[in-house]
Order: sequence, then C-alpha cells, then structure tokens
Amino acid sequence: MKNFLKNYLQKLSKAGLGLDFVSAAYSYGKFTIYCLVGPEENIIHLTFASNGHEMAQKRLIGLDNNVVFRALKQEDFRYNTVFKDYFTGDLSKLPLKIDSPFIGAGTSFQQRVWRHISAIPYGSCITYRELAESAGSHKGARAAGTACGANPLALIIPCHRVVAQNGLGGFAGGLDIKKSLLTLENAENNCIE
DNA sequence: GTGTGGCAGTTAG
DNA sequence: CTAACTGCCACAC
Repeated sequence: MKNFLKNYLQKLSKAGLGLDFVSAAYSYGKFTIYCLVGPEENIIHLTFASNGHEMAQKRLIGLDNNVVFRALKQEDFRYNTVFKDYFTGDLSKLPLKIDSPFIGAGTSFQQRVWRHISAIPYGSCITYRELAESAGSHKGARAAGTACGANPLALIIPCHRVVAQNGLGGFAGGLDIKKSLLTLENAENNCIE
C-alpha cells in the first residue's frame, strides 16, 4: 500500500507518541546490524547494509519533517541480549514480534514473498525459484530476489535462508555475512551444494 | 568455468 | 507508456 508509511506517522502523531525514532548500529563480533526502533520499542527496520539503513531513514523524514532520530547506547538497547545470544548460536528467541510499517508499505508481491520467507525454519533454506513459486509467480525467481533485497527486517525475516540454484545467490549486507549466518545455523552444507 | 538471452516485478521519467 | 534496473535461471559453448 502506497500511503501506509504516511498513515503510520499520522497515527503516531494523533496518539501523541511523537515521531522520534532510535537509529543505531550495533556490533556483535563480525556482525553489525543497523536498527530503526519506533514507539513501544518496536523494531521497524533492521538491515546489515548501511545504505539500506540510510534509505529507510530518508523515506521517513521525506514523509514528515518532524521525524527525528536519536542514538541509543548498545547496552540500553532492549534486544541487545537477544541478538547477542543469536550471534553466539542461540536462536531460540527469534523471531521477535514483527510489527513494522515497512511491511505494510510493501507491494502485495513483496508481502507474499516476505511472509513465505518467515516460514523457513531455522537451519534450512529454499531457492529463489521455490520462493517465487510459493508466492504465486511461476517464473519470477529474479523478482523474488529483488523482493528479498527490499526486505525491511533482515534476520527476523530470514532472507539469508534463500539461495540460488547454483550457489549462494546475493545478499545486501555482503555475501560473507550471508555465508556466516548460514554457518551459524549449521545450514551451510544443506544449502550450498 | 564464461557468455547470453530471457524472465517477472518495481521504479523513474 | 517505455526503459532500466536487479540478491535469477537455463543453456549453450
């Protein structure tokens, strides 16, 4: 839906919740995640790619110039231990609650793709082709790939568990990160060749 | 291994 | 509307 994000910001204003968001990068070993956190401590955007993080901020500020971003120290980040556990191999606490306006702002195809990705269990994976088919597009593997790239909630929507027919495929945060995530899940052998 | 043509969905103009 | 882009795929060398 096209105006979903704008409506979301208006709804926040009316509810008196303000338009201040947390914008921060947190590191866990070799992994760095870029987060946008809204009211109620909701993670609304999560990515491994700094440019994707900036784009998301620009989208919000472009819709309402009252939007402000503030920093938050890593130790004060509500989900710090959850991610710390995740990146040391305990994935039991993910996925977190998914309540991001960026999901509703996606096209219907993107939302179908993201929903199917969310259903991929820890430690396993599917191909872009299979993903496209389950989203109702028989030959849309490439389109499914671009939809993965537009995923606003990396890790929570585990797009790293989608691979190409003949190898890893791509990843916005860098292929080394994708590979490391699969290794973390002991999924590397199942997923690549 | 590399090259190439085709593919579907999205976006910009 | 066309054109240009992708986290792709199949099929050739």
